[in-house]
Amino acid sequence: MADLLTKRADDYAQWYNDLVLKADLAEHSDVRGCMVIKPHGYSIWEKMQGALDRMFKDTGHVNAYFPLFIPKSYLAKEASHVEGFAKECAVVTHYRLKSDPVHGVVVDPDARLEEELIVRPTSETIIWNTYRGWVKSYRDLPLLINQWANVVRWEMRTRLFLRTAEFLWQEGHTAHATKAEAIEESERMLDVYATFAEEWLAIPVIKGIKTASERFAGAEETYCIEAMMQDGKALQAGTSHFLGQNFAKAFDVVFTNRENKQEHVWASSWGVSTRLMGALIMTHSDDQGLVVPPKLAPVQVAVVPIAKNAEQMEAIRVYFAPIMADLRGRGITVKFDDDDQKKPGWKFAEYEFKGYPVRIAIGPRDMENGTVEVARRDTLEKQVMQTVDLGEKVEHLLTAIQSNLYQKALALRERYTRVVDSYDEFKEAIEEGGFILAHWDGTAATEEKVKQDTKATIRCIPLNGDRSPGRCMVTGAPSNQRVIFARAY
RNA sequence: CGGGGUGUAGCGCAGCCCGGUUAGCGCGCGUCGUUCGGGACGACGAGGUCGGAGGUUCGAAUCCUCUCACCCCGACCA
Repeated sequence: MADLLTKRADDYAQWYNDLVLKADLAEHSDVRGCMVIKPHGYSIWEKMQGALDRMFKDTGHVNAYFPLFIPKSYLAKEASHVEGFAKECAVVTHYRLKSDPVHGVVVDPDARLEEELIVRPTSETIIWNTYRGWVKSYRDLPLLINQWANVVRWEMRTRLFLRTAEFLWQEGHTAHATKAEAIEESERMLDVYATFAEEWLAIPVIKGIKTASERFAGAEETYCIEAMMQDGKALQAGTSHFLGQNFAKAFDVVFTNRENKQEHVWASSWGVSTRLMGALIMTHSDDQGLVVPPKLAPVQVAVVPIAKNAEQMEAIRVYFAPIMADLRGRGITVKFDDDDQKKPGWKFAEYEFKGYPVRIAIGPRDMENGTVEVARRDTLEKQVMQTVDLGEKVEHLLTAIQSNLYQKALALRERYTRVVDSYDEFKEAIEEGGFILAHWDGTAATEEKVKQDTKATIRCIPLNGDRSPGRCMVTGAPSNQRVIFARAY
């Protein structure tokens, strides 16, 4: 059993691809680079959305929705922004088809758009163009808006969840009266992401600032949370940007301040995407299949009755009914799998593969003994438990699994984080993967040289890192603090 | 956009080099029966434009030309 899946040690990338497909999370569509997110995968995404949305609301944000299409001219209004996205935009040029005897339908050449439309790669431009009409006075600020949407970036090479041409995300776009407030907002949302990653995804993250070369096109400062996958590679799990007045200036968004003076507003934007699904999968899953933290599991407890016939099935249902009610009363999601077409062994393997956090098996022996068999997905341990107080025990078990997954991920990150001081040492260390803390002279040239030499990039300048100064490992020039180098997704 | 690879049943593959008549195998699927505490077994059965278009040939999954799609590795990117 379980040779359905490539082993992580044999081929990590292949393991990931196999897992996404075989655990029914997503599949490739007929459209190149675009995926179909299947119910099991989408259900996890919905849980993420739910938790994040509550956190956004709790920090004063509201949701809205802006158009999928952006007039081409808008994109051009902010110079570095257009430069950042121009190479990967899908463009709508026509608005009509006509039937054709040979090809079925063809684009109607008479239906060319006056101004071509860009399928949004991100929505700053259309949103700031709209905000112009909404902001007149400091009394209209701050504007704290989020949208859940799809965006399109025409990527050369795609991977399910990690990089697809179309993906789902949320993008927050806020407007503020002062620079300090906008920066505070960027930092607040970075904290929200970090909390979400650690408490829900059970992924430890490092909060940091991107270097100029990794910065969002159009931002003054880009903040990020960086996570480490099981193969030691880094994955950016969320970003938050302080946009300064760049978009306000480009779209002429001004307000009257308390001194009755006209001023451009200050902005932030922040987002996380379905890429988090990739992060979740690569952080916790194993050679037996998917592992999902209880807080995000579509169903937390799978109950497998072991029955020879319909009467036994019914007896088990009755036996388990009060426990089921207790579990549900505690807010635990439970599936009682009474499908008589599948054997128990098949179900065990299936629930394991799909990452159900807890599985409870009940057979005739259990009914005699007043027990059930409880298996936890994270450690694959099984134990027989008395049904007395089972609801409470399962509740604790789910909490324990959530916390164990986080601790395991944290332990892995710590094991693969190293401090180096010389470039030779660095080159050796980077081959083994993981995060490398090293001094950097702050120049793009050095960063680029390291990238050319080793394929590693600066993932971030950590916000909470060791601030002791030193000398750049490459040039020997003075450095304020160590930064994180890694190979990244 | 460069390099490599793959397209044959829902999925995974064999057959192709060396052309030959009803195109196979495993899994899955359907019916029936026996099973049911870690992916059960038997019997019977359904399911195919061999990616597409041209060509060579008496005859093409197989040979030739063109083409499309996808996957993997690089460059680019969340």
